[in-house]
Amino acid sequence: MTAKPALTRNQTLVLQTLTAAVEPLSAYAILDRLRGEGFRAPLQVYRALDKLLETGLVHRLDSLKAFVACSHPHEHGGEEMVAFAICETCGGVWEFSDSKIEDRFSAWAEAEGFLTRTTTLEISGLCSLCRQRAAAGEAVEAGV
Amino acid sequence: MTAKPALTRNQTLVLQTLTAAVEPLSAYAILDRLRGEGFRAPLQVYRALDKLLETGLVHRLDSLKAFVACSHPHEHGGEEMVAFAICETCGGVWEFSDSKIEDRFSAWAEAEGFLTRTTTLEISGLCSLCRQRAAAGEAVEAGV
DNA sequence: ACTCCAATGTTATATCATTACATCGTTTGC
DNA sequence: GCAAACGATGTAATGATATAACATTGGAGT
Ligand SMILES: [Zn+2]
Ligand SMILES: [Zn+2]
Ligand SMILES: [Zn+2]
Ligand SMILES: [Zn+2]
Repeated sequence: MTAKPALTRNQTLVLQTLTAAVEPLSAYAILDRLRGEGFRAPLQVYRALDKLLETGLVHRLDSLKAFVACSHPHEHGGEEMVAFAICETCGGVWEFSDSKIEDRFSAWAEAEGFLTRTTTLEISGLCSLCRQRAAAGEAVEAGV
Repeated sequence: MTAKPALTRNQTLVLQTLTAAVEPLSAYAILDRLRGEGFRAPLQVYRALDKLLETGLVHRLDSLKAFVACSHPHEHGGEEMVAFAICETCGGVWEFSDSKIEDRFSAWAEAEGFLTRTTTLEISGLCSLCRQRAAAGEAVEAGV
């Protein structure tokens, strides 16, 4: 059985910090938010993140060099691909999993004999809300 | 018209270095290979890379913090999504563009009202050749 | 109590990227 | 021609991200 071991104090604090944040946080941003809890060095954060990344409770957004708490940790203990949409204006992140996207990559990998271990799927742009706000802003500037 | 301006000396050197390399190179690795050409500071590399990334002649692999020359620069002056498969053993990179993958992301974006600006699509694992070699190696270790 | 092992604490260092400012050469307007 | 404007370049310093190395602590198992 060996149910997944409970999180340690440091891991819990880091996960809480990420869960509470609305936007992705860098390791050093996490560190700053945990100084009150006694955190003093980057390694305390990175070590906790290592475990959290291993168990899938946290994801790293390579394009941002930042970390987010998983939106649905219960779901993908498995192996399915996860993708992220990142709003450049508000910093919001939407995590989604699309089996059809995975199928396409699998098809490519199959054809090439490539064995996939990890994937980085991130799209950056403007979320629906920021898009609307941007359009409204332009309209104002244009004197409409 | 304004045909795209010719590359400057620094840009040319950086692009040549990336093209000659078999694996992705970090900015500092590029710098080291160009010291003989008079390069002395990271900024010389980063500035050249900025332009090369803009024009699509070079890509950054976020998951590696490294850069590669584009495999088919003529093709995507346009806007289509590009994906990369990265072998963790030999460092090889395969650049491919799959309209079906793009269609899936577009479908998601359409549904959410998300406006895509840039994408990061990278899969890491073992290429066909390294996979075979790994299998052979295991066989040897097992005494077969 | 003793050993083992994982987590933690601490310092230093490695790696990646940008800011700030000076210089040089070309183009543009006069 | 000349000067302003601009882009590319050179150089130094700094910021931001991540890891190495080593000491210490605190159970779990014997
Ligand atoms: Zn997740
Ligand atoms: Zn937004
Ligand atoms: Zn390309
Ligand atoms: Zn390989």
